[in-house]
Amino acid sequence: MEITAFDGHDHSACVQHTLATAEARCSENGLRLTEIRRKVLELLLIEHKALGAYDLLERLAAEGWSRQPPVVYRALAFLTEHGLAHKVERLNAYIACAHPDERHAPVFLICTRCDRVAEGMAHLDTALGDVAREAGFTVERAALEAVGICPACRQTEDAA
Amino acid sequence: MEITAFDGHDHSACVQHTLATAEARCSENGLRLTEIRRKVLELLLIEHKALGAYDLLERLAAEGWSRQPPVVYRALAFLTEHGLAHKVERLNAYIACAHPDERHAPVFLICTRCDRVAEGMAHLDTALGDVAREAGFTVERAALEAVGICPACRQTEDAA
DNA sequence: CCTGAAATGTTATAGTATAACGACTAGCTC
DNA sequence: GAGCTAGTCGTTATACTATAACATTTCAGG
Repeated sequence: MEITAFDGHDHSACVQHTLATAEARCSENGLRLTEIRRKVLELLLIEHKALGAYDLLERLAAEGWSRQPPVVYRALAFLTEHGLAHKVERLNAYIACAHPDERHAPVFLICTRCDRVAEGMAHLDTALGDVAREAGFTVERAALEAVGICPACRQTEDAA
Repeated sequence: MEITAFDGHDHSACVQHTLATAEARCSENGLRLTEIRRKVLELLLIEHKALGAYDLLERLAAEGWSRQPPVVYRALAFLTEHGLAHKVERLNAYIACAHPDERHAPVFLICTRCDRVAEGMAHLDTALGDVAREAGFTVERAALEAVGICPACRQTEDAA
């Protein structure tokens, strides 16, 4: 698995590629990636970090959309329902899915210094399987959120 | 590990025992389990499920406390900081810690039918270790939240 | 075209959480 | 025990997050 959020990488290509993938996925599955949904996904991809709903709303308003909350919440509902974005519960914020091609339970590494978020994929069957099985619980979806310090911030801190 | 939330068990004894443990822990560590903090913990233990902050506030008000949000949020901050309770991010709700004696990363099994929540402990070093190590990320705290169906609700559903 | 389902625009409101500040209290030191 | 200090509590106000509800428009399929 690649985790690119804390690395430098060719970002504009990464945005374009993911948007293209999302479009392909939607048309395959009869989903409509409407203008605003696409725009919200693009904003999330460009920022490459978790954004609050009202942050997104500001950016949409700056490009001529209405500033009403449902505008952005509906787009986010679509994107999260279809695995194109995730909500980072801990931050009340939303982030483009970094691995939209694969069914996975997201793992978020949330840096408390710079607020950047990296998304990995966990083998939750392993981590969760025993607990859930013992409880007789049927898991539908799961997410793991870890807070800590990303490599860049750690370096800065160690140097100080 | 025991997961009791979905089982019947001797609840009043479980409440008393956990409260006693919490008191011991606090006095060992020079923490002040004040009246309101103790009361909030007791309410969480008695309900044995995740409660919203404003639910708790209602119950406190019913027993004579002020109905101002900071009253309950401050108690919850204390309890969560010291490992006596957790926030279930997915529900914006709070629950007494089921394993206050052991350092652990909580695993919540959240039933979408009955809203009950069971807390287990995961070996997150295993689940998270590879992901975090690969990213160079230093984990401070982590929690896993899984939504699905608890055994009781599953039975009801299968029968139908 | 027509139609039904989905998506959008808009108003209003519900639900969750914290900032800020003054008053009080507990525990410490002298 | 007087005074100091850090922590706690009471209160007001406000910020932040999210959804209900309903009218209108758009779109794909018949």
